[in-house]
Amino acid sequence: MDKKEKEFFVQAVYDVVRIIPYGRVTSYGAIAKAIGHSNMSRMVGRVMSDCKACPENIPAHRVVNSHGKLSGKDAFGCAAEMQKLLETEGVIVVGDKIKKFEILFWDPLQEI
DNA sequence: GGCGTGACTATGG
DNA sequence: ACCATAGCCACGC
Repeated sequence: MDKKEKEFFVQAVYDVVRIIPYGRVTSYGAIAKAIGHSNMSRMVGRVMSDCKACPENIPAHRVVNSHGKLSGKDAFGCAAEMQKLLETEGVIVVGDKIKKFEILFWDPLQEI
């Protein structure tokens, strides 16, 4: 069991999420791919839910699935919290989905 | 080690 | 646009 590998993965996820620009969003799969694990999209989601203590420096609300849907909003304590945070940043959300997702999408690979 | 579950993704009807 | 399938991997029982 390589705990270090697991920790490295987790830290890599945090590092990427932390550099997501204000008012922009990305997907679990994009993050997974950016850190060299294109098939670990589910793990990225797991990492986010595990970070319950979600420090403010980790804007997990800017991470949605490939369809621009807020699949993890229920993990923010209050279901409306995630959407609220996004709208505060100017991101329009309707029916749990982000409007202009293709425009607001931010690809980590472009920064790395 | 099997089995179900999940903040996932891609594809096809 | 919605639902079903299949592939994916880690975690808990």
